[in-house]
Amino acid sequence: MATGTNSLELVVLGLLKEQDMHGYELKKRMTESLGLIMHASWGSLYPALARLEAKGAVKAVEARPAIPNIPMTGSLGGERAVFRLSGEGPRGSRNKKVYGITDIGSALFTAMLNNDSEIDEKGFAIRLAFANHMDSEKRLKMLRDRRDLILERVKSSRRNLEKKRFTLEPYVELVLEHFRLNNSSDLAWIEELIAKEESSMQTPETDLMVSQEVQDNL
Amino acid sequence: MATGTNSLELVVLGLLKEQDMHGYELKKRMTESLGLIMHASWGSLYPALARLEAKGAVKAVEARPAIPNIPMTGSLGGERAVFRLSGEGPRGSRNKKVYGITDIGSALFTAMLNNDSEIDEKGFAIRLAFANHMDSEKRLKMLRDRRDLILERVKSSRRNLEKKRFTLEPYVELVLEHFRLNNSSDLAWIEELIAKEESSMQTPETDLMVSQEVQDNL
DNA sequence: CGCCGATATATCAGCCCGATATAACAGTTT
DNA sequence: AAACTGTTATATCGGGCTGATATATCGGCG
Repeated sequence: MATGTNSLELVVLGLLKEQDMHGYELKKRMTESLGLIMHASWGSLYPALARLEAKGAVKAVEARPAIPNIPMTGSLGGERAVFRLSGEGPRGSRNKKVYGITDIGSALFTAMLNNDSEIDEKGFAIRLAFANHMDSEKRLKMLRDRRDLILERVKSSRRNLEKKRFTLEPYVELVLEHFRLNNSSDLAWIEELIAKEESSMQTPETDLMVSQEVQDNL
Repeated sequence: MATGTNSLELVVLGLLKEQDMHGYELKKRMTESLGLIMHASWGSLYPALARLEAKGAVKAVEARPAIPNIPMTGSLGGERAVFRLSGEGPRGSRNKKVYGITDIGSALFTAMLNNDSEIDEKGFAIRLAFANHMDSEKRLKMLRDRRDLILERVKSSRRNLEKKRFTLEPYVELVLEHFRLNNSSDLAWIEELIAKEESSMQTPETDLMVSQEVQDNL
């Protein structure tokens, strides 16, 4: 069960690797920096945090108020604090639950990042976004797998449409054409990344590898 | 509840508008013609059909064996048929449940297609794929809404990154750059579609509308 | 002081995905 | 004819995601 890597958990761990944060901050940070790529809803983020906590991958750490937070209104603050902290982990003044990544979490992050079974568009983009935490061998494999998958998808679509035993609605052709272009663009981009990766991986016995590539292309 | 339009139900209705089909055929047809755009799993398709049936949007019609299916092995076929048809709608020889669209379903299809609350990438692509069933006014509105949404998204992302109070992981920038390019490409495509739509909508009093457009752009 | 918007956490129904189970049938092999 | 392999066909389940909603605190502003 749960064969594939959970993208959201991967992102949470990746962000917590940089610094401790609470849920709200995580979402803000996510949409600010990765907003074009992915988007988390409350209904997915908090359960994800709960899951990670249950696994021991993250844990609630002490409150970290951005500004010292000087209410100092006598005993009132204390009362609230007691009420709020009833039987839970440490929280901040505003009932914040600040999470930190554990060693287990770091290990899980690496494992998820290197898990090949991920295939969909979003999962690929997210893994690539954190690809500096992979070694270049894995990175290359991921890129090639993605390239092969897109190629296969496009070929399969073309095959199906050539032996078209049905009439396509006029606008369908329009949309398909655009998606095909997008795929080509993605493909070119990935090929470029592969090339860069290969050239930056040059080792002493480069000649053998190059000749291998040439042979493959004949 | 269920404010947004269910893309899968929309597609099912759209395909059933062309001809009666059973579930397996629907999925095959979907991946064959729309495979680049969307993808349905068994765990979503059959419940969707059940929902549509419950709403009265589709109903099981008589079996429609592609080839007359001549078992004719005496009473055996009859026995199986009796066993299989226990208390259900009409089915074909191989326990097929062939669905047809009803008047309610046709109305629902139109309503879903013209429902503006849809916003995500996939939903847009699918509605556009069936856009020949919309009148050109609605089509135009959908295209413009989509354009505005992408524009807003890109601007928002740029705004967030300019006041970057955080350090981006190196590969994140790479991915973001590509997504920005994709957005530009999508935008150009949509603008093109809008232009085409506008020019093919020319009516007697065109001059007024054109001058309106010009005014807007000043 | 009260109001409002931003901060902060949580839950729920409904839906989707991936996996799995079950079985009839078709074609080929043995 | 039995045994196999692959395709056709329907269905269900756990776990995860979305969009909506509820609740409450806090900072600032008039």
